[in-house]
Amino acid sequence: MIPLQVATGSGTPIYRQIHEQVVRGIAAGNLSPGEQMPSVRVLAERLLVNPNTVARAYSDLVRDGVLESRHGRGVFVGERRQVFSAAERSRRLERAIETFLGEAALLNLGAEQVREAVERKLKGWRGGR
Amino acid sequence: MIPLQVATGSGTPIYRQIHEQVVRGIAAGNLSPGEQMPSVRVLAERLLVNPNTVARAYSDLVRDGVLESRHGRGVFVGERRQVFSAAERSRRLERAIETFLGEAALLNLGAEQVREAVERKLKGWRGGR
Amino acid sequence: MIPLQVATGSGTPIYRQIHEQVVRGIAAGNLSPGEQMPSVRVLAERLLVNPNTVARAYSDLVRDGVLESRHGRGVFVGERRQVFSAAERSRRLERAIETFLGEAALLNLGAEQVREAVERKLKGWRGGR
Amino acid sequence: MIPLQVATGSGTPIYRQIHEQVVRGIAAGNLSPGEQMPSVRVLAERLLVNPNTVARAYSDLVRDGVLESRHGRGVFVGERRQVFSAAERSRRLERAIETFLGEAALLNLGAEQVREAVERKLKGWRGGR
DNA sequence: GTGGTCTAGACCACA
DNA sequence: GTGGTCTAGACCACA
Repeated sequence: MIPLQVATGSGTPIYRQIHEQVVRGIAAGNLSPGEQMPSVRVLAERLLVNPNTVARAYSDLVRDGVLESRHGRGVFVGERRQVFSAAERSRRLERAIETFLGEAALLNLGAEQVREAVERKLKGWRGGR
Repeated sequence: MIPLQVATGSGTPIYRQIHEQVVRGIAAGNLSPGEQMPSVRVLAERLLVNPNTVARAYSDLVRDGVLESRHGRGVFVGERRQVFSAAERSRRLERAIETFLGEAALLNLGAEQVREAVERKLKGWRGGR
Repeated sequence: MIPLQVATGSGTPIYRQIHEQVVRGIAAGNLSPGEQMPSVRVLAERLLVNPNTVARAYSDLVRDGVLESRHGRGVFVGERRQVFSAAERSRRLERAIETFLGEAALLNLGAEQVREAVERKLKGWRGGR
Repeated sequence: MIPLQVATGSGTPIYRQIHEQVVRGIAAGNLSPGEQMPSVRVLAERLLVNPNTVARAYSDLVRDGVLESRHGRGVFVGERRQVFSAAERSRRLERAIETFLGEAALLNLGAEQVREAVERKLKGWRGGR
């Protein structure tokens, strides 16, 4: 079980906020493989968003190998699985770091401050879902 | 003067690429406070992009206090100053790290791999202006 | 340029028909890397389907590394790229073959007939886009 | 009598797994023409699935001429006969191959790899009934 | 003009 | 009841 929440008008699309939170929920150990997710309709009601938006997030998560959908039964947390090739992973990682460091530069941070901030967040981090 | 360039199809919107490069140009000393920026039209031609796109970047930079617009005269590099409040800075940093680590989790990366990748990128990185 | 067409009520969702035809169009050499795709609205009109449906197909193709979207400019055929891990590829291939052979069994075909039919289709096949 | 089993979460709908296994059971001689099938309720209990699901599979099998329903008596294995017309068979085969090769193209596989994979699966394959 | 997101609402497929 | 697809239509982001 995971306390999902969504901020409308935050710039990040709602369906991606859901996506991100599910991934992080798993990384943090709040969601375990095999666990059932709230149904599309239930989550939509809870978050006060349109069911289509939740369905979109779920369907993306299924494509990314994070969730599994069993028609008529529900959506479940999947087993860990390596979906992307090494090349694709490094490509996406590069892009993510660049975006991150771009923001850090904008915030006027130095390398040492970036290190510290990352280190702080990495404590308790269970990546490699 | 700064040799701006733009990569179409890089995923990052062009107006934000311009934004970032101006910020970094100032940090690197290639652009000095008080210096005049090329006009929207000139820069658009040089970069082979739509003038609207340059205008958007400039207007964001003015809003962020990085550039200053003097009516009828042109756009100039502003005096260095801290743009964001401390609270705002830490809020944005948090969000940036979380987005970044979310992608890392999706890619099944462990903490050590994240550290290494960040470290690699930080070498030679010119942080905040 | 590729003569896409869509059969409503064929059992296969429209957005996946589009997806499949684009992939095959590339495999067949009718679509080349860098080439611009018809815009979402134009294709929707041509196929007499809702723009959302085309957008869904395009967005899936982008996620699969087949197309690239440049905001405000259009959608383009991407460079070949290995998106999925070896494990994921064999997983998906297994599933695809099983589905295929299941249908063949239903049609009362023997192994030799399957071989012949596949062989016939493989002539002129430029897989490995 | 046939040892049916069902894999939830395999992607293939349960009612079609049942459908396929009955067809294969007849092909393999584990089910003989005239033989009585377990009732919907009994089979549903044995497979731990919803009775609706079994009913759906049976009704499709009856429609395809594989099973015969005798009111008040039960469901029986039909006499072997060719269900699909030649045209229908070749149409369905075409579509099945195209779907299969479409996935192979997406996975960047060449003709040789496709051949090998099909060959591997064909070993020990029991084709049409 | 081009793509992206979201909603409301209908209808289907599956269990 | 659960997920999946599609439409109509609005509005935003980007060039």
